[in-house]
Amino acid sequence: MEQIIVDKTVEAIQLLYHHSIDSKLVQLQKTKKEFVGDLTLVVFPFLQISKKSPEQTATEIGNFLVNSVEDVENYNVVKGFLNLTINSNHWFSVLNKISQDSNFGTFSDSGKVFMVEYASPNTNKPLHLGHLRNIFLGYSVANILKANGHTVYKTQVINDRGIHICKSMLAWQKYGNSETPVSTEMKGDHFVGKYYVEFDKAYKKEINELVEKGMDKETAEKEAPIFKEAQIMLQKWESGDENIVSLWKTMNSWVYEGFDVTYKTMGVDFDEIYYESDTYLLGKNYVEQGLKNKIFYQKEDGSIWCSLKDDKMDDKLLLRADGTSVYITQDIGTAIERYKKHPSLNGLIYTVGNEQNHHFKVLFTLLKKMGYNWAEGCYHLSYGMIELPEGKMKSREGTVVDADDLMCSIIQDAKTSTQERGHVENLSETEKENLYKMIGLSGLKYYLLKVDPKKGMVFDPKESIDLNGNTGPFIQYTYARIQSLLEKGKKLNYIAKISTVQSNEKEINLIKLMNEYPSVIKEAGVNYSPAILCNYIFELVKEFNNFYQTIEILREENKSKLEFRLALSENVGKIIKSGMNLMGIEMPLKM
RNA sequence: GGUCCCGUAGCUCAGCUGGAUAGAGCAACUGCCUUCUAAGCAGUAGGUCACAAGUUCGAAUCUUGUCGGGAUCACCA
Repeated sequence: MEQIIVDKTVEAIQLLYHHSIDSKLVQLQKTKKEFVGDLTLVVFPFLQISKKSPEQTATEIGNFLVNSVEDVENYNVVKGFLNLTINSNHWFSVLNKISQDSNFGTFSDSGKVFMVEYASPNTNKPLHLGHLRNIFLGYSVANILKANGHTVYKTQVINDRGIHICKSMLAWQKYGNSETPVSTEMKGDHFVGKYYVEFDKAYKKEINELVEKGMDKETAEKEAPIFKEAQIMLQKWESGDENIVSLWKTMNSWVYEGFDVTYKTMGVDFDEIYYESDTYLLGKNYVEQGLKNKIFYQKEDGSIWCSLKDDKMDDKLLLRADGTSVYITQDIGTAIERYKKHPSLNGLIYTVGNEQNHHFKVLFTLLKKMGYNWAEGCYHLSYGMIELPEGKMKSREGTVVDADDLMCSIIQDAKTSTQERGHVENLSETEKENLYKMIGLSGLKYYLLKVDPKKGMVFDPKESIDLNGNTGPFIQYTYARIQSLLEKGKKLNYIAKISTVQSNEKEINLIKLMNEYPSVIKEAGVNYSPAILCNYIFELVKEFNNFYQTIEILREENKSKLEFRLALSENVGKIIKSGMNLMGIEMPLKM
């Protein structure tokens, strides 16, 4: 429809003012609520061509469109705005098309392939609130890309080696008394995290003791015996020491068991998992190759660098003087590895916090310098940090909001408020538990996804997440109402059916909104932004609630109207569910 | 200091490829359940869109500068 009007407007300008214009000049937008009409054409850009007043130009174009486009029924002019009214038959046929398309909103195979990396946990402690935002965001973006017709590989990188895990290992060796997650009845990741904290306590104590003996703090941090021990452990791990490797495997396996539980509660999954222990040596060869090709340079001490002067950044170290790699060396290696494994990849998306903006800018620049054209397709999906009211989360100060605890408490909140309302008494216990989980998680996920990813956000753990207003449960509630309507309709032997009926404005508004769904999916995909989808669904749901509360549906006397409204509701429900599912949020039949 | 991001109602956020009188939610206040689920709906109140210039018929939106907040520029990961 929009395209037809744009084309016809170009034609109108040609005929009326003998001027051919680019269709990009034609600005067609939704008519604002306070004016009459469906679509609005902004005529200001044509004034120079028409050499007439805005009103007159708009009137002339309006006349032309009404006469030449069948579904343009009427128009009115306000200043330079030409408001067009579209025939309601057109909207009926739109609804009809939506109702017949079981995958409405999703696009057919684009032939493009993307990889989305959306988790990169360390194995020395449990997941926290920051991980939740990261993972929900990446998971949702992966789904949105799929809906856009792309093939998507979801992947995570596990930072399973390094000094951090050695710290946990060492503390466990020293103070663990051979206890295990089973013997202590602790979740594995929390268990290992406990020893990370133990290490830190002991480490701090040693530092203080050294400082008291007169050592300056910086030296003390390097000289503390337990720290040195951890470093020795890391060296042993790197040389393949059997005992250390075996301990490492055991402790990591505890962590993975814990992560699996958390991921399951979160409702996310991965197609591929990369372990840093497998990949941390990759990249060295490529750097050495780059040195030969004179893309990089070597300093006198033997360290290898890349000059980024042309890109207005400081030079970047790629290999230390002793030949060991730094973080970015690994990232170069893994990126190349991924493209080798999936040569058809069109894009590689890293869902990582904005504190690493610079890192990824450097990484992509390096890859381009090394001649990998696919680096153009690499994208850093950067998201803002979550802060507490008192500032950043600090693991050392114990202010980190734990992912498991948070999910547990919001599910508990959902349980309390669901029970207060008492709509679900006749569900079984399992169904109820499921429902509480569904509601609680929708509150959390929606809360984290509705904000533009790149913006930071403040989270107050003392205030429970709201379940009214612009929230996941509000949307679920609307969905449940629709399902209840449909079920009652069925019992009364009505079927959802679209026919040409006398329609009202609210019904047409709903169809217009539904019609936008595919373009919203597209926009959310292009911008990697579930927030765009959230806003759209919220708008749709608000519009539906307004309709629901003011228009009679099952009480309508005219059967065709009643069945039309059922069909309308059913399709609104379909879109709500589809959109929310893309964000990993499930919809209940009752709540 | 260099680079990047952000600043919209008391709070949390939309709107930003320039378009009509800047919108939601929360909190506050007023109505609405003998009628399809009140986790709802309708309404009232709340704004120098950080500030200042510039471009334009038109700026919250684009440019520049100022102020305020954050991130980063590690032989940490």
